[in-house]
Amino acid sequence: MPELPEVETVARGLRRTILGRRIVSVTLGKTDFIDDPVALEQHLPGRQIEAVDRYGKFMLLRLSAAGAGRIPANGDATPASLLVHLGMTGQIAPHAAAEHREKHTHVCMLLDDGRELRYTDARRFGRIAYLTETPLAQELLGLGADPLEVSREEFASRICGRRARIKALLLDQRVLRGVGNIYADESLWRAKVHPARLGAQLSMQQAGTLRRVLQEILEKAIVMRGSSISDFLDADGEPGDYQRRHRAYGREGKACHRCKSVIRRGIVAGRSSYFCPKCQRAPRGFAALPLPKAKRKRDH
DNA sequence: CGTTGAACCTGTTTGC
DNA sequence: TGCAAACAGGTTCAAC
Repeated sequence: MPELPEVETVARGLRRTILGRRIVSVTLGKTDFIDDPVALEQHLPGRQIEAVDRYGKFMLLRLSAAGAGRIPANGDATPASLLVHLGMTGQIAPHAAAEHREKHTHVCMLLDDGRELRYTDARRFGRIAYLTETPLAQELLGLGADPLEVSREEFASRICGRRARIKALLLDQRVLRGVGNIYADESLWRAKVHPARLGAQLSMQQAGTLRRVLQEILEKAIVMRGSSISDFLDADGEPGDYQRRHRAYGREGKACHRCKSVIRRGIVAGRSSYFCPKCQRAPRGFAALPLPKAKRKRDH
């Protein structure tokens, strides 16, 4: 599910619903996506969720120092965070304790109001880690600029000097934090830049446009609560609406909204990439995939 | 500094 | 209809 707008949507939902709650106990299922499962069982109970932050595609549940009146037996006297990455299929939301536990629910945190904060992830590409301040800072240090905040100058400097393909740069979390396959393709379509162009091939003008449309798209997508392609639901179980605005992503074989050419697909940076062959001129030698035989299905 | 392909998993869609 | 292959919004790592 989750790129910046979807993660922001989930974070806002959690802010509304679980802020200030204290974690009573933790139950784990499969743990191969958790850095240190024992640390969760050991350090979460008794702590209060004081804030929910988003950093790129990561969510940070900020935890109080260990509960009032407790003896900090194990380093819990210091604040810490639960780092959550949703991977491809992760979902996190509060549920009534009596509610049936969805298949693939691997972390269950009982809250002090009787509800359970549950993390569900069929593919387990997500990640959960309990981190104190120093390791957390270390973790976040590797991430690039916030695409919503980055200045025109910094954006250009991170893109224009590079010989990697622009699509690879947009997806690289060390360059920009939070952009994934959907919003990369959408912003490139809007900026009329082919995904296989090299960063260094972009003019300052194009880089400026790309930054601007990326910000507009991400902001609009947040307002619309993200894109629900197959199963993304926010913390209230509501799907997002931004998929109806997609102009490139997932539209192979359909008409470009600007020029009516047929949207094509190719592999760039190892990912399916959708583009208009006319609006987004390909670099020499780039081969789009042949169009699959006409499929049914409505425009989306 | 780059790219590609495979790997990590499970579920759903597509193709013959 | 049915089964196998392809594909999925993410990240990482080895090999070149």
